[in-house]
Amino acid sequence: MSAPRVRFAPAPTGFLHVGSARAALFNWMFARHTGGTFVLRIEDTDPARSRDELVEGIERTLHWLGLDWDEGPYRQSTRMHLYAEAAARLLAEGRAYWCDCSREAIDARTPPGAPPGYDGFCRERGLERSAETALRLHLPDEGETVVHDLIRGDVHFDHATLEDVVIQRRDGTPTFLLANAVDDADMAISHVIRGEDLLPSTPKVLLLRQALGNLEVPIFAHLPLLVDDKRAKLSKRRHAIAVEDYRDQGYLPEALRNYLALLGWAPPDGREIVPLDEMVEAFEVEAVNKAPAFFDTVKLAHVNARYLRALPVATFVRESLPWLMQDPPWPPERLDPAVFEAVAPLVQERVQTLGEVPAMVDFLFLEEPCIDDESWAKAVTGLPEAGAVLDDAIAAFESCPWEAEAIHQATSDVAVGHGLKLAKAQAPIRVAVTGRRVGPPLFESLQALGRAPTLERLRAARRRWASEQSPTPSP
RNA sequence: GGCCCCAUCGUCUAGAGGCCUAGGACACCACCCUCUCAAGGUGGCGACACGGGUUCGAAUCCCGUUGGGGCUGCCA
Repeated sequence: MSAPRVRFAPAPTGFLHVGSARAALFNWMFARHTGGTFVLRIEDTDPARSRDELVEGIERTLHWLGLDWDEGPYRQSTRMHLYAEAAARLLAEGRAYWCDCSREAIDARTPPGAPPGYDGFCRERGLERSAETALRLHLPDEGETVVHDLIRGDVHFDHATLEDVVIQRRDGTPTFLLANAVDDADMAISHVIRGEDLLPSTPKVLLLRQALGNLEVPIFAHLPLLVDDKRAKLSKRRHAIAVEDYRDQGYLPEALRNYLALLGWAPPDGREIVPLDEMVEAFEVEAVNKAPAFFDTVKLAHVNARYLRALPVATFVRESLPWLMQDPPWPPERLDPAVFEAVAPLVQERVQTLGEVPAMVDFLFLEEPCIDDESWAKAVTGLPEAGAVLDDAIAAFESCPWEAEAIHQATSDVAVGHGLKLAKAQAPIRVAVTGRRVGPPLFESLQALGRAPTLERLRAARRRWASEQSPTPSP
């Protein structure tokens, strides 16, 4: 048997749906695993979707995900003559006919309670082509078509339940069924791997191919759908479903790719974080699950965090920089890459996405820390010794060596002096300097910030504390 | 309504008749570690939808029920 040929055939919509991305990934893994050919085909028969930038967007996003293709992108918009020729042949051979029924007319003919759908009204009317007619394929009324599916087994469709479908619109453009059937045959696609939502249309494509005289029948693999928390197909309305959305939130392509591979399939040995080449080696379409999978962003975030932590620090720094430079909450010129580098290893194991990086280090670049009210109340107002702790810290920090270990020691001494645990004593200092109760390790943070800014912030906090202690004088 | 698909912890899954007192991961809870938060470690909670078969034996095979989903466009 010759090497498999598979294709990813998206319609350009301006973004890449995560479900499509997964279909692309599975096709790609299948091709790479089998030594087959991965074809990219853009289904842009609809003129409104045939814009160059939309196609380029798909290419860019696939590349971002690390998926490359061996052929294409073919664009259906440049192959319209093939579909027109096929339609003409079907018409000439009496396998298709013109129909001028509107949706309303079809519905009006449907008796109450009867299943809706086209009834073959125009089959024998002998209509000519006009501005009012679309071309329908005459499907058989008897018999059945069997779809051979590597994931679902053989699926049988009774021809009596199939309606004659439109294959060419009034304006002469082909519907996806026609373009799809023609191209898969023309491009010698051997395995069609796509979403399960396309399963019901499969017998029609097969019948169409047969009418066109294609004797080859591709093998199918219908992937389980990606669903939301309510088990419904992911919709654009309610979810972030564009691959680009995740990219913009600071997800790593290898993490998203790895997570996507986990939906409907499981790498061997129960491992979940698996390098691409090992995925490719282990991938088998037959092993793909049948049940729909919930696209769980919580787990995606975990996978991303794992990849983030595994990055060499220098790479993490490089990847973080764009997030630190774009719309920062601090004056842009205050960003000091060297300062960020100093704390980067500490930040790296505390974020799940690159998008979280700025908030974790904002205190280093802000003129003044943005003090969180709740943190202040808990760590400063709520600690009777807060004022004294700040005083002692100021005194100690003025002279101690400006190095994390020494700052740590000095702070421990302050804590001991007040009979406090270090955890308690460091809290007001942390809030005074960083504005929050949580963040990267304090002493390394102070070292990176520098002695002068640290003292300044501590004194400011001390003043605020004092003003809150004395009752505000009434006018 | 019709056609089609699906059904293991909350979620993603392992499981292809005895290895299952059903394994792992995420999430959650507790403890340990600890300057906060993470990370890490340990432990815990937690599932074979239901009913019939087949079989010495069923999460695994068959049938039915129930539940969920998809399709039913001159979108793809």
